[in-house]
Amino acid sequence: MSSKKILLVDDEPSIRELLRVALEIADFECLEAPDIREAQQMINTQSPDLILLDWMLPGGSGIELLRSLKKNELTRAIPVIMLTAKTHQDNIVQGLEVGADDYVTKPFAPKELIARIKAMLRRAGSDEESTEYRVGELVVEVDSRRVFIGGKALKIGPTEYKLLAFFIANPERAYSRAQLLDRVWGANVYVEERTVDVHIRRLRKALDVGGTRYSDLIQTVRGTGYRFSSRDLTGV
Amino acid sequence: MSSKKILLVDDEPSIRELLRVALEIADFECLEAPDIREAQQMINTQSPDLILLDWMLPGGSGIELLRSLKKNELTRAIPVIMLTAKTHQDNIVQGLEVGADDYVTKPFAPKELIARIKAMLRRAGSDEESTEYRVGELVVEVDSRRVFIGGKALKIGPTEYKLLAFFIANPERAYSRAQLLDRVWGANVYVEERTVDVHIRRLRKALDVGGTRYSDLIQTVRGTGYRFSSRDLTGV
DNA sequence: CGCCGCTGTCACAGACCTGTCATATTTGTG
DNA sequence: CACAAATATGACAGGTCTGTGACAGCGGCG
Repeated sequence: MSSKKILLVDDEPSIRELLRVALEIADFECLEAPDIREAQQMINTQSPDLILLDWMLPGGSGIELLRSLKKNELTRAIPVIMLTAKTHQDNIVQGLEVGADDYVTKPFAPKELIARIKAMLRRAGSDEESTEYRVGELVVEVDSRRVFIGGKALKIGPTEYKLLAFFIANPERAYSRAQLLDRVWGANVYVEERTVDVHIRRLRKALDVGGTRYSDLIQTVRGTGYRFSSRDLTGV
Repeated sequence: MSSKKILLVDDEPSIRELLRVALEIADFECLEAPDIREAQQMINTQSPDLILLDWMLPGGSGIELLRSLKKNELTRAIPVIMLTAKTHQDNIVQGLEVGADDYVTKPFAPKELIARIKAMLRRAGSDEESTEYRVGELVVEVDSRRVFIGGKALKIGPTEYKLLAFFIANPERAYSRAQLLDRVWGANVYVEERTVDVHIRRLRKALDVGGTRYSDLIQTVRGTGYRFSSRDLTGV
């Protein structure tokens, strides 16, 4: 699960610090902005997945930012959680009216905030595609996260599944180990390149059930990396 | 679309009158209650599709009714729109926290209210059609909210029932814990993800009565979540 | 008020994965 | 054919993820 980007808009460095730590512990990527101008810029360039917006900001209250976000087609869908003092409940109502998706009153428990962020992201990111790839008897069902050969489900681990799913979606093309690490393992992972070999082997082994030779689909490209190809499925 | 039943809870006869007219023009069926007690009774006997709840009520503020509604399994799903005075915005926050789905401040335009009601119903009423699902001997009866295996009713808790009902209605597909929390527990719930595991276990246990192995329908998808599948029910 | 059924959390144990190494094999070259 | 480089394999120790049993809190109901 790739970590989500949270934009934190607050002018108090200490609060940002606190929140950043909490967010990072919860495995979110954290962007920060002390004022509206920088926030706007961050939003344009980084496209965060969710925004934590303090209500009391110098140089324009958060409501302005919120309003402009909700007015813009591109940014409207980004969930916004307001941070507000308990004593200014009017703001909450105002904020919700302008389009904030949720709010948290200060002081707040980091745990609660994290929970609400997760709940928010849960709702926002629930649109998925329904897909299924097939090569001969080999079927990769993305929805159910399963792989079949001849109707029989394969026993296959998470990494091997991701690897296969990537390959079958991007066939007939050689990928270097570095590219595979990047696209299958994800960015910012520090893993030995040779590890790819090992997972390739595991995937091949998984594809070799009962005489079928679907492991031949995974081809070694010497000096380069690997390739998934269904072209030469002739003389099996 | 058959006309929906709206329950109107307000102690002011004149306001009820006003609203009733507006609602009837919009082709809603209108139930009325002047206080909480009658409202509660109406809810039990008439099962309205939506509730308009005035905040200021004699004999108990609306928040009590709201809280008890949201606590009850049977009534939780009924959307509630609060009616509140502009000057008591604190109530709005409080109300939303307890579980109101929307609010309208007095004075309000009937037209706006109707629009919000429609929006609310649209969101709420998009589920539940089929009355019964079955997989082998396993039968989930949505109407009666019961589960049978081989004609014998299962003892199963509310959460486990909802979980099973969701799964059987959305089979052959892997769901993350977050997605399950969202679709089974509801959007505004902040619960640990691992709690899903515990309820999965309880559901599995409930499905294992007298030698049957229907718990196999609930499959673990390591690194992802869970899946309901009747596909590999071969060697049972 | 006390009993009971449900829930959400924990802590712990066990099952299952992963990333690396060291060691074979294979492939390409001169 | 011998050698060097690149890959395939088998084994492993350390982690991660899931399954479970236990438990305290909350309401509902006699």
